[in-house]
Amino acid sequence: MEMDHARGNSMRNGHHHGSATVQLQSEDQEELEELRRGPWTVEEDFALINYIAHHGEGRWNSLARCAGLKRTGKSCRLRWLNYLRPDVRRGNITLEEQLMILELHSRWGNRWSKIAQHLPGRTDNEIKNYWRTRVQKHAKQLKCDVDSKQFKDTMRYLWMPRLVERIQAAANTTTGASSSSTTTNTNSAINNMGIASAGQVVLPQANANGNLGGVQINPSFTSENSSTGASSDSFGRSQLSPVSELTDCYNYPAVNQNQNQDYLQPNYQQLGSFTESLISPSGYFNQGLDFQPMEQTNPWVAGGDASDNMWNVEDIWFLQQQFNTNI
DNA sequence: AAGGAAACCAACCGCCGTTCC
DNA sequence: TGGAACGGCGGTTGGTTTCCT
Repeated sequence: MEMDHARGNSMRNGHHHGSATVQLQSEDQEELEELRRGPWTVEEDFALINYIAHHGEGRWNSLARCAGLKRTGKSCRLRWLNYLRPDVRRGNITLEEQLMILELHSRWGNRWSKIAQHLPGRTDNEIKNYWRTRVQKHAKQLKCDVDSKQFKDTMRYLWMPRLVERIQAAANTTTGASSSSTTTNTNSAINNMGIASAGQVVLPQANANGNLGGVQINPSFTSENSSTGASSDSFGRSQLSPVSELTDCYNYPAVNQNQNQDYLQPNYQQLGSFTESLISPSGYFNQGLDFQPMEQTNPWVAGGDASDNMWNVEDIWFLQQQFNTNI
């Protein structure tokens, strides 16, 4: 556990620490304060949870001191917000959440915190990591910049409609052919977002307030929506899932208890302007691009791991041709 | 089976706006 | 009122895990 995790400027500036603690001189040099760095221990987690449970959140620097944590206030805040608070949601990003992220990112760019506000239980850090590892990976595969118009168009007119198809397929698979409430709600929401199926665009059904119905979807039908239980952290020690075990076994005050309801029902109201932007772009992908034949053998729709199979070989080849001719 | 590459993600950083004293 | 402290944000790092050859 006592590993060197000094990074960033400390590393760049040549500072090196042989352990997870760092010696900092106080302003008046009367005492040296040891500050821990690196991964949090279970004991530290409990100390932080325990303190906040009794005293609430406050000024993080003083909180860290009062809780007996040899951590910076920033570190405590980050740990709490990203992992320990009871309403943080763990587990894979669901298809609906992926769709939400893509849409909101297309609207706001790297405003991770703002995007996270629309994904209850998800942290900006998690969304940021998702974007970097999943989305940027595909831009890399296509040999184009993630900020390029081509890639953005690809997301909007290929990736996102396919996500919708998979959402619908998953809903249908889970619920059977019957028109269960989940299926109905999902399709309604998707239609209200302006996506009928891959490659198709439907008109929005905005209400008088300009919202698109505000239909809520229960994403829990996807197999990916699994909450992680006990697992190993990246340093080999057994790690308690901050939510499923660590926080569950702790007797929290009533605060936040009812928020679990929220993140089971992402609200797509905010996607009101999604539809108009789905109107055909400059025509990159309308040139004889017929989704249907592809879908028949596309595991992306058939139910594999959506997050890693956004494109099949044909897609990538086709898109690369498009990029080469448009660059 | 082993080694390398890629992916994942927790935790750090600096910057900057806000709040406090 | 101005400097210090704090909080929030986006960017980055690097250790571990998983995948691929």
